[in-house]
Amino acid sequence: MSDISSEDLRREIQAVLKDADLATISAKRVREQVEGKLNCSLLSRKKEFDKIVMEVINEQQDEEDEDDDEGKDPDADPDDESEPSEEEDPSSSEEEAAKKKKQSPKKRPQPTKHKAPKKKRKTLNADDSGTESDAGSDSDYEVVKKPAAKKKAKAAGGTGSGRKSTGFTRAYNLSPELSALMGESSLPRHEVVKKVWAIIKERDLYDPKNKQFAICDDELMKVMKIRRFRTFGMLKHLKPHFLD
DNA sequence: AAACGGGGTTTGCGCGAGGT
DNA sequence: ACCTCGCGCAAACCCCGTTT
Repeated sequence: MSDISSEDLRREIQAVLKDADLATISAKRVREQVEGKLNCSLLSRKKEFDKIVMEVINEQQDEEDEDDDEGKDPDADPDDESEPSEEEDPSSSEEEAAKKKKQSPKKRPQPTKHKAPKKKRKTLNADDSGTESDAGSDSDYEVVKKPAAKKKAKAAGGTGSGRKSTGFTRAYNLSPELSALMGESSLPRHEVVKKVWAIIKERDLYDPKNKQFAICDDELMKVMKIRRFRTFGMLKHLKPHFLD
């Protein structure tokens, strides 16, 4: 069917999204527009298409966010949404480290370092399989497989008799700011998230332009240190308040 | 219209693979 | 054969978009 390359698709999508209102546009509409332009059906490549759309949107939103925060927030959140992996070690040339790593990966006791790569891997994987699609349906299959497995496990949930509870549910001591907000001095992470969600709802702190974002009131601002944040990623901002 | 899945973030554990 | 490293998956939160 469509002999259009992913790159061409991306280009078209970028063109469409460039003029579109991200708050109202949907992947479906984008697809329809691109289909109109290219005069062919992209239904069979829907997944791939959606993925590219999401990527392009994310790119654009990231740019917007950066502008936004820079503009509004003088002490703008250093890491913000844009770059999770800017943790470069300034002291050691990365090249060298990489080389060493390749040669003798063992003797480098820097456990904290894999955090970023780890995450990156994860996202890359998803992107990977989606964008690549070179291997054909095979890789596609894998992509589907993973979430499915995840869901399956999720559904099976606690039934797993031998399932250990990991660090997810353990209670953390909270920083003074956060404990003031929560009314508790120690809570598990998910409880904190739950309460923050409750606060957002209760005080109606949703960003009217995009409900995936919340705008902090003064109290919340003390904790989040940022005026507007993406609610899905709130843990990133809460992290410093978990003192262990 | 209702239901479902994806999305992002966190830390810790377990397993597999590779090197010595 | 043992040790170390790296990667993937686990639970929890809820909104939004897509599909049926």
